[in-house]
Amino acid sequence: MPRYRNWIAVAKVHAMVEKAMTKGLLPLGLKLPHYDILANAYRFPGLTQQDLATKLLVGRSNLSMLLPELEKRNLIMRTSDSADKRVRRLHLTDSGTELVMDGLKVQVDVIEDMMQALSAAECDQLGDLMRRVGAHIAGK
Amino acid sequence: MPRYRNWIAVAKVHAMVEKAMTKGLLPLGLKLPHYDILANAYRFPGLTQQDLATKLLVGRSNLSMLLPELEKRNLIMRTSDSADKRVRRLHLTDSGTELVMDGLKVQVDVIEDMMQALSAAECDQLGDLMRRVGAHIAGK
DNA sequence: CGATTATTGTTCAACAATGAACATTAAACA
DNA sequence: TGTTTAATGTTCATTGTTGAACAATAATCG
Repeated sequence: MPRYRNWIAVAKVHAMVEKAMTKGLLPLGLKLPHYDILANAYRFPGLTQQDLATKLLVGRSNLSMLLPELEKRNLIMRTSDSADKRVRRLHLTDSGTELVMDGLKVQVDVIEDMMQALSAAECDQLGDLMRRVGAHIAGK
Repeated sequence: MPRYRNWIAVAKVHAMVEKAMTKGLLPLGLKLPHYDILANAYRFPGLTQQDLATKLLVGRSNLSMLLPELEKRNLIMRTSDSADKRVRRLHLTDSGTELVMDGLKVQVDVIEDMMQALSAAECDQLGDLMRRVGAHIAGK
Protein backbone atom coordinates (compact mmCIF):
# COMPACT_ATOMS: atom_id res chain seq x y z
CA MET A 1 0.00 0.00 0.00
CA PRO A 2 2.22 2.75 -1.25
CA ARG A 3 -0.09 5.68 -0.57
CA TYR A 4 -0.76 4.47 2.91
CA ARG A 5 2.93 4.16 3.62
CA ASN A 6 3.57 7.64 2.30
CA TRP A 7 0.99 9.13 4.55
CA ILE A 8 2.38 7.36 7.57
CA ALA A 9 5.66 9.13 6.91
CA VAL A 10 3.86 12.46 6.97
CA ALA A 11 2.07 11.67 10.21
CA LYS A 12 5.21 10.50 11.93
CA VAL A 13 7.25 13.56 11.03
CA HIS A 14 4.42 15.77 12.10
CA ALA A 15 4.29 14.19 15.51
CA MET A 16 8.03 14.45 15.96
CA VAL A 17 8.12 18.09 14.99
CA GLU A 18 5.24 18.88 17.28
CA LYS A 19 7.13 17.36 20.17
CA ALA A 20 10.22 19.36 19.32
CA MET A 21 8.24 22.59 19.21
CA THR A 22 6.53 21.87 22.49
CA LYS A 23 9.90 21.34 24.05
CA GLY A 24 11.35 24.48 22.51
CA LEU A 25 8.46 26.66 23.63
CA LEU A 26 8.51 25.43 27.20
CA PRO A 27 11.28 27.80 28.37
CA LEU A 28 9.12 30.68 27.16
CA GLY A 29 6.29 29.56 29.40
CA LEU A 30 4.21 28.75 26.35
CA LYS A 31 2.42 25.59 25.39
CA LEU A 32 1.76 24.88 21.76
CA PRO A 33 -1.94 25.84 21.83
CA HIS A 34 -1.12 29.13 23.50
CA TYR A 35 1.58 29.86 20.99
CA ASP A 36 -0.70 29.00 18.09
CA ILE A 37 -3.21 31.49 19.37
CA LEU A 38 -0.65 34.24 19.76
CA ALA A 39 0.85 33.53 16.35
CA ASN A 40 -2.53 33.88 14.71
CA ALA A 41 -3.39 36.99 16.66
CA TYR A 42 -0.12 38.41 15.44
CA ARG A 43 -0.66 37.43 11.83
CA PHE A 44 -4.32 38.49 11.71
CA PRO A 45 -4.91 41.42 14.05
CA GLY A 46 -8.53 41.86 15.05
CA LEU A 47 -9.24 38.20 14.43
CA THR A 48 -12.52 36.86 15.74
CA GLN A 49 -12.67 33.95 18.16
CA GLN A 50 -14.72 31.96 15.71
CA ASP A 51 -12.26 32.65 12.90
CA LEU A 52 -9.43 31.64 15.14
CA ALA A 53 -11.18 28.42 16.06
CA THR A 54 -11.64 27.65 12.37
CA LYS A 55 -8.01 28.34 11.61
CA LEU A 56 -6.83 26.15 14.46
CA LEU A 57 -9.38 23.41 13.71
CA VAL A 58 -10.52 23.60 17.28
CA GLY A 59 -13.81 24.18 19.07
CA ARG A 60 -14.96 27.61 20.16
CA SER A 61 -15.25 26.37 23.70
CA ASN A 62 -11.59 25.59 23.75
CA LEU A 63 -10.76 29.21 23.08
CA SER A 64 -13.21 30.33 25.70
CA MET A 65 -11.09 28.40 28.13
CA LEU A 66 -7.67 29.49 26.90
CA LEU A 67 -8.13 33.14 26.03
CA PRO A 68 -8.86 34.37 29.56
CA GLU A 69 -5.52 32.93 30.65
CA LEU A 70 -3.68 34.82 27.94
CA GLU A 71 -5.61 37.91 28.85
CA LYS A 72 -4.62 37.60 32.49
CA ARG A 73 -1.00 37.26 31.44
CA ASN A 74 -1.46 40.47 29.51
CA LEU A 75 -0.52 38.90 26.21
CA ILE A 76 -3.74 39.63 24.34
CA MET A 77 -6.67 42.01 24.53
CA ARG A 78 -10.24 41.29 23.49
CA THR A 79 -12.25 44.19 22.17
CA SER A 80 -15.94 44.14 21.47
CA ASP A 81 -16.91 44.86 17.91
CA SER A 82 -19.25 47.83 17.80
CA ALA A 83 -20.92 46.71 14.58
CA ASP A 84 -21.57 43.15 15.71
CA LYS A 85 -21.94 42.89 19.44
CA ARG A 86 -21.55 39.14 19.41
CA VAL A 87 -17.95 39.02 18.37
CA ARG A 88 -14.80 39.71 20.33
CA ARG A 89 -11.74 40.70 18.35
CA LEU A 90 -8.26 39.69 19.37
CA HIS A 91 -5.21 41.91 19.53
CA LEU A 92 -1.76 41.29 20.90
CA THR A 93 -0.43 43.53 23.63
CA ASP A 94 3.13 44.76 23.40
CA SER A 95 4.41 42.01 25.64
CA GLY A 96 2.35 39.52 23.66
CA THR A 97 4.02 40.68 20.48
CA GLU A 98 7.39 40.40 22.11
CA LEU A 99 6.68 36.88 23.28
CA VAL A 100 5.30 35.71 19.97
CA MET A 101 8.49 36.86 18.27
CA ASP A 102 10.49 34.66 20.61
CA GLY A 103 8.11 31.79 19.92
CA LEU A 104 8.36 32.33 16.22
CA LYS A 105 12.10 32.08 16.46
CA VAL A 106 11.79 28.75 18.23
CA GLN A 107 9.37 27.47 15.64
CA VAL A 108 11.49 28.64 12.73
CA ASP A 109 14.57 27.07 14.28
CA VAL A 110 12.87 23.71 14.55
CA ILE A 111 11.64 23.93 10.97
CA GLU A 112 14.94 25.12 9.56
CA ASP A 113 16.71 22.33 11.34
CA MET A 114 14.29 19.73 10.09
CA MET A 115 14.35 21.00 6.55
CA GLN A 116 18.11 20.67 6.41
CA ALA A 117 17.33 17.23 5.12
CA LEU A 118 15.99 18.82 1.93
CA SER A 119 17.25 21.27 -0.62
CA ALA A 120 15.40 24.55 -0.94
CA ALA A 121 13.73 23.31 -4.10
CA GLU A 122 12.63 20.09 -2.46
CA CYS A 123 11.26 21.97 0.51
CA ASP A 124 9.20 24.14 -1.80
CA GLN A 125 8.07 21.07 -3.65
CA LEU A 126 6.94 19.53 -0.40
CA GLY A 127 4.97 22.65 0.40
CA ASP A 128 3.50 22.67 -3.07
CA LEU A 129 2.34 19.07 -2.84
CA MET A 130 0.82 19.65 0.56
CA ARG A 131 -1.00 22.78 -0.46
CA ARG A 132 -2.51 20.92 -3.37
CA VAL A 133 -3.64 18.12 -1.11
CA GLY A 134 -5.02 20.63 1.34
CA ALA A 135 -6.94 22.44 -1.37
CA HIS A 136 -8.32 19.14 -2.61
CA ILE A 137 -9.61 18.17 0.81
CA ALA A 138 -10.99 21.60 1.60
CA GLY A 139 -12.96 21.73 -1.62
CA LYS A 140 -15.46 19.02 -0.84
CA MET B 1 9.78 32.59 5.30
CA PRO B 2 9.37 29.91 2.69
CA ARG B 3 10.30 26.93 4.82
CA TYR B 4 7.98 28.02 7.56
CA ARG B 5 5.14 28.37 5.11
CA ASN B 6 5.79 24.94 3.69
CA TRP B 7 5.68 23.34 7.08
CA ILE B 8 2.42 25.05 7.91
CA ALA B 9 0.92 23.35 4.88
CA VAL B 10 2.03 19.99 6.23
CA ALA B 11 0.60 20.67 9.66
CA LYS B 12 -2.71 21.83 8.28
CA VAL B 13 -3.23 18.82 6.05
CA HIS B 14 -2.26 16.54 8.87
CA ALA B 15 -4.89 18.04 11.13
CA MET B 16 -7.56 17.79 8.46
CA VAL B 17 -6.78 14.18 7.71
CA GLU B 18 -6.78 13.31 11.37
CA LYS B 19 -10.24 14.77 11.71
CA ALA B 20 -11.45 12.81 8.70
CA MET B 21 -10.09 9.58 10.12
CA THR B 22 -11.61 10.19 13.51
CA LYS B 23 -14.94 10.68 11.83
CA GLY B 24 -14.56 7.60 9.68
CA LEU B 25 -13.62 5.37 12.59
CA LEU B 26 -16.46 6.50 14.78
CA PRO B 27 -19.05 4.10 13.27
CA LEU B 28 -16.71 1.25 14.17
CA GLY B 29 -16.74 2.30 17.80
CA LEU B 30 -13.07 3.20 17.56
CA LYS B 31 -11.27 6.36 18.43
CA LEU B 32 -8.02 7.17 16.74
CA PRO B 33 -5.77 6.21 19.67
CA HIS B 34 -7.54 2.87 19.99
CA TYR B 35 -7.21 2.22 16.31
CA ASP B 36 -3.54 3.15 16.33
CA ILE B 37 -2.95 0.62 19.06
CA LEU B 38 -4.77 -2.13 17.22
CA ALA B 39 -3.03 -1.32 13.97
CA ASN B 40 0.36 -1.64 15.62
CA ALA B 41 -0.61 -4.79 17.45
CA TYR B 42 -1.60 -6.17 14.08
CA ARG B 43 1.55 -5.09 12.33
CA PHE B 44 3.91 -6.15 15.12
CA PRO B 45 2.50 -9.14 16.98
CA GLY B 46 3.92 -9.62 20.44
CA LEU B 47 4.78 -5.93 20.68
CA THR B 48 5.74 -4.66 24.11
CA GLN B 49 3.86 -1.82 25.75
CA GLN B 50 7.00 0.24 25.91
CA ASP B 51 7.74 -0.36 22.24
CA LEU B 52 4.20 0.57 21.38
CA ALA B 53 4.49 3.77 23.39
CA THR B 54 7.66 4.64 21.52
CA LYS B 55 6.05 3.98 18.17
CA LEU B 56 3.04 6.09 19.01
CA LEU B 57 5.15 8.83 20.61
CA VAL B 58 3.04 8.56 23.71
CA GLY B 59 3.65 7.92 27.38
CA ARG B 60 3.54 4.46 28.91
CA SER B 61 0.91 5.63 31.32
CA ASN B 62 -1.38 6.42 28.44
CA LEU B 63 -1.30 2.82 27.32
CA SER B 64 -1.85 1.61 30.87
CA MET B 65 -5.10 3.50 30.69
CA LEU B 66 -6.19 2.41 27.23
CA LEU B 67 -5.16 -1.20 26.99
CA PRO B 68 -7.46 -2.52 29.72
CA GLU B 69 -10.40 -1.10 27.78
CA LEU B 70 -9.35 -2.93 24.63
CA GLU B 71 -8.82 -6.04 26.68
CA LYS B 72 -12.30 -5.82 28.15
CA ARG B 73 -13.71 -5.44 24.66
CA ASN B 74 -11.84 -8.61 23.77
CA LEU B 75 -9.84 -6.95 21.02
CA ILE B 76 -6.38 -7.63 22.41
CA MET B 77 -4.69 -10.01 24.80
CA ARG B 78 -1.69 -9.27 26.97
CA THR B 79 0.62 -12.15 27.70
CA SER B 80 3.45 -12.06 30.18
CA ASP B 81 6.86 -12.72 28.77
CA SER B 82 8.42 -15.69 30.48
CA ALA B 83 11.97 -14.51 29.86
CA ASP B 84 11.41 -10.97 31.14
CA LYS B 85 8.69 -10.81 33.69
CA ARG B 86 8.41 -7.05 33.44
CA VAL B 87 7.02 -6.89 29.97
CA ARG B 88 3.57 -7.63 28.67
CA ARG B 89 3.26 -8.55 25.02
CA LEU B 90 0.30 -7.56 22.91
CA HIS B 91 -1.64 -9.77 20.57
CA LEU B 92 -4.86 -9.19 18.69
CA THR B 93 -7.77 -11.49 19.28
CA ASP B 94 -9.77 -12.72 16.31
CA SER B 95 -12.36 -10.02 16.73
CA GLY B 96 -9.60 -7.48 17.17
CA THR B 97 -8.10 -8.57 13.89
CA GLU B 98 -11.47 -8.32 12.25
CA LEU B 99 -12.01 -4.83 13.58
CA VAL B 100 -8.59 -3.58 12.65
CA MET B 101 -9.20 -4.68 9.07
CA ASP B 102 -12.31 -2.53 8.99
CA GLY B 103 -10.38 0.35 10.48
CA LEU B 104 -7.61 -0.08 7.97
CA LYS B 105 -10.13 0.18 5.19
CA VAL B 106 -11.40 3.45 6.60
CA GLN B 107 -7.90 4.79 6.92
CA VAL B 108 -6.93 3.72 3.43
CA ASP B 109 -10.08 5.27 2.01
CA VAL B 110 -9.30 8.61 3.59
CA ILE B 111 -5.74 8.50 2.32
CA GLU B 112 -6.68 7.39 -1.17
CA ASP B 113 -9.23 10.13 -1.38
CA MET B 114 -6.81 12.76 -0.20
CA MET B 115 -4.05 11.59 -2.50
CA GLN B 116 -6.30 11.97 -5.51
CA ALA B 117 -4.87 15.45 -5.62
CA LEU B 118 -1.53 13.96 -6.60
CA SER B 119 -0.27 11.60 -9.26
CA ALA B 120 1.19 8.31 -8.10
CA ALA B 121 4.69 9.64 -8.73
CA GLU B 122 4.02 12.78 -6.74
CA CYS B 123 2.61 10.79 -3.89
CA ASP B 124 5.73 8.67 -3.77
CA GLN B 125 7.82 11.79 -3.96
CA LEU B 126 5.97 13.20 -0.99
CA GLY B 127 6.61 10.02 0.95
CA ASP B 128 10.25 10.09 -0.05
CA LEU B 129 10.73 13.66 1.11
CA MET B 130 9.04 12.97 4.39
CA ARG B 131 11.00 9.83 5.07
CA ARG B 132 14.20 11.75 4.51
CA VAL B 133 13.10 14.46 6.90
CA GLY B 134 12.07 11.85 9.43
CA ALA B 135 15.41 10.10 9.19
CA HIS B 136 17.19 13.40 9.59
CA ILE B 137 15.31 14.25 12.76
CA ALA B 138 15.59 10.78 14.23
CA GLY B 139 19.34 10.70 13.75
CA LYS B 140 20.31 13.33 16.25
C1' DC C 1 28.15 -12.58 44.63
C1' DG C 2 25.72 -8.12 46.27
C1' DA C 3 24.56 -3.43 45.64
C1' DT C 4 23.40 -0.03 42.64
C1' DT C 5 21.25 1.55 38.50
C1' DA C 6 17.79 0.92 34.56
C1' DT C 7 13.71 -0.60 32.65
C1' DT C 8 8.81 -1.91 32.47
C1' DG C 9 4.33 -1.19 33.64
C1' DT C 10 0.79 0.98 36.95
C1' DT C 11 -1.55 4.54 39.63
C1' DC C 12 -2.99 8.98 40.62
C1' DA C 13 -3.62 13.86 40.52
C1' DA C 14 -3.36 17.79 37.58
C1' DC C 15 -4.30 19.65 33.31
C1' DA C 16 -6.35 20.00 28.56
C1' DA C 17 -9.92 19.26 25.00
C1' DT C 18 -14.46 18.18 23.58
C1' DG C 19 -19.33 18.70 22.59
C1' DA C 20 -23.93 19.79 24.12
C1' DA C 21 -26.85 23.25 26.10
C1' DC C 22 -27.39 27.96 26.65
C1' DA C 23 -27.78 33.41 26.25
C1' DT C 24 -27.10 37.09 23.31
C1' DT C 25 -27.14 39.25 19.02
C1' DA C 26 -27.66 39.33 13.91
C1' DA C 27 -29.69 37.86 9.51
C1' DA C 28 -33.37 36.02 6.65
C1' DC C 29 -37.77 36.03 5.15
C1' DA C 30 -42.79 36.08 5.16
C1' DT D 1 -42.39 44.70 10.73
C1' DG D 2 -42.23 40.39 13.54
C1' DT D 3 -40.87 35.79 13.62
C1' DT D 4 -37.82 32.32 12.65
C1' DT D 5 -33.23 30.86 11.78
C1' DA D 6 -28.29 31.32 12.23
C1' DA D 7 -24.00 32.78 14.38
C1' DT D 8 -20.94 33.99 18.36
C1' DG D 9 -19.13 33.15 22.62
C1' DT D 10 -19.62 30.87 27.37
C1' DT D 11 -20.34 27.18 30.73
C1' DC D 12 -20.17 22.70 32.36
C1' DA D 13 -19.79 17.76 32.61
C1' DT D 14 -17.30 14.15 30.43
C1' DT D 15 -13.36 12.29 28.60
C1' DG D 16 -8.39 12.17 27.32
C1' DT D 17 -3.57 12.97 28.19
C1' DT D 18 0.35 13.84 30.84
C1' DG D 19 4.18 13.33 34.08
C1' DA D 20 5.76 12.12 38.67
C1' DA D 21 6.01 8.61 42.10
C1' DC D 22 5.96 3.84 42.76
C1' DA D 23 6.62 -1.61 42.73
C1' DA D 24 8.58 -5.34 40.42
C1' DT D 25 12.09 -7.15 37.69
C1' DA D 26 16.47 -7.04 35.09
C1' DA D 27 21.12 -5.42 34.05
C1' DT D 28 25.48 -3.46 35.47
C1' DC D 29 29.62 -3.50 37.67
C1' DG D 30 32.34 -3.43 42.21
